[in-house]
Amino acid sequence: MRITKEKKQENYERIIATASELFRERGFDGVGVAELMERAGLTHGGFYNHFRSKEDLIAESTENGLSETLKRYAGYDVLAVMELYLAREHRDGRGQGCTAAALSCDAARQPEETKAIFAEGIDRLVRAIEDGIVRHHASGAGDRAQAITVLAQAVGAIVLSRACPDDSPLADELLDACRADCRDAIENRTRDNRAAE
Amino acid sequence: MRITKEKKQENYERIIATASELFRERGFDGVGVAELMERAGLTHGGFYNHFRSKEDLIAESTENGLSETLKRYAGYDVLAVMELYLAREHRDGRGQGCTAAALSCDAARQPEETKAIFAEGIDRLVRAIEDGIVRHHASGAGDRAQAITVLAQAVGAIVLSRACPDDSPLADELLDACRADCRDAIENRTRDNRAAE
DNA sequence: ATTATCTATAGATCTATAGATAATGC
DNA sequence: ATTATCTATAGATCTATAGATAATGC
Repeated sequence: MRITKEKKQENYERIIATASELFRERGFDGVGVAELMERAGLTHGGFYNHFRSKEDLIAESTENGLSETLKRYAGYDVLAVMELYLAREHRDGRGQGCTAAALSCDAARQPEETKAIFAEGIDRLVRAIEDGIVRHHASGAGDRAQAITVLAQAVGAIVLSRACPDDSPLADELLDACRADCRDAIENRTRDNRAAE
Repeated sequence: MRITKEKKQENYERIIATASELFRERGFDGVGVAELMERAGLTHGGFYNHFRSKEDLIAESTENGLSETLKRYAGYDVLAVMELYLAREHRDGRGQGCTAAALSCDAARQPEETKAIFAEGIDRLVRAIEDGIVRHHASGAGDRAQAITVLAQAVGAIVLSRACPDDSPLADELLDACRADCRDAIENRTRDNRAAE
């Protein structure tokens, strides 16, 4: 029951998309090839027509996940991005959310090649936030250092918030405090810039 | 070859300490009971004299790891704490470092009881940082919201930095930008406070 | 008598491969 | 003829348990 090239490509993409979501929810070690393929509507053995190993899949699905994450946040005012990012919906929707927040602890334990893909994704996120800061100020130069601190704080807030139980007040407190602080940091920087001009 | 109660307690503590380190390095799913026990100098089967299940061990070793982490950072000026926390040595020594930074992504996938232990540990860390801020300002009231934002940023910086390859300039850039920003935030707050007084 | 450890193993799961099947694409 | 999928399985690993051993602690 051989299929067309187009259909094979579709299957490949479905495997990647399914893996990307399952990995974010359960980690790289929490998902087996058999279950992944079943979820993608294929059989276990077919996996190896698309990937040489699970490690290959991890690298490719991570790249895909980081790209999807970037797409969601690129092109907006930094405060709009942070409003979305530090929301309860994002925290509670791990499988659909930011790949950096869902899998960076796991990425630290992967081979160097996978970490290189991760670093590239983080760098793109930093540049997207830098653009978002410029967009907010409606003025000149970017501030890469501030973009880094905004991203680190947002990722830290989500990661810590997710480690708390469902009904934990601390989980919400983390998001709220960081959302307010980010707003402050961006607005004060605006004021400083205006004062300097 | 039965042993004394004291020796059993020692064995128990060695299992916990070994697990705490291995889990931080490889995640909860990355360490098996057999290897853990071998590293602790005992045999596989003996594990179940100390714990009902691996899940029990995860909960207990997480509690232990968070306590150890807290002990290391409690009682200092917040800037001294952040100097230690956002250091390359801390990033590169996952097994000995902050449990919240090493395992919060993994904790998000654990049962509610384990997450409750994690939340308690995070809350204690927040209060320790709040104390560190008071210590720095050498004055009155704490600022819990600021303590939360400082912790979130620091955890985010370490987690993202660890996801980068060994030679990545971005890995160091993340630590440096966040260290500088933390210093700014604390110092400015000092200035604001003085201006307001 | 109790119990902490050990050996041995059950039973489940995991990654990866071998060989059969059947439709594509030359 | 090639190849994407399928079935079946090898071989490794994982958690957990059963039963034997031998020293403690009553």
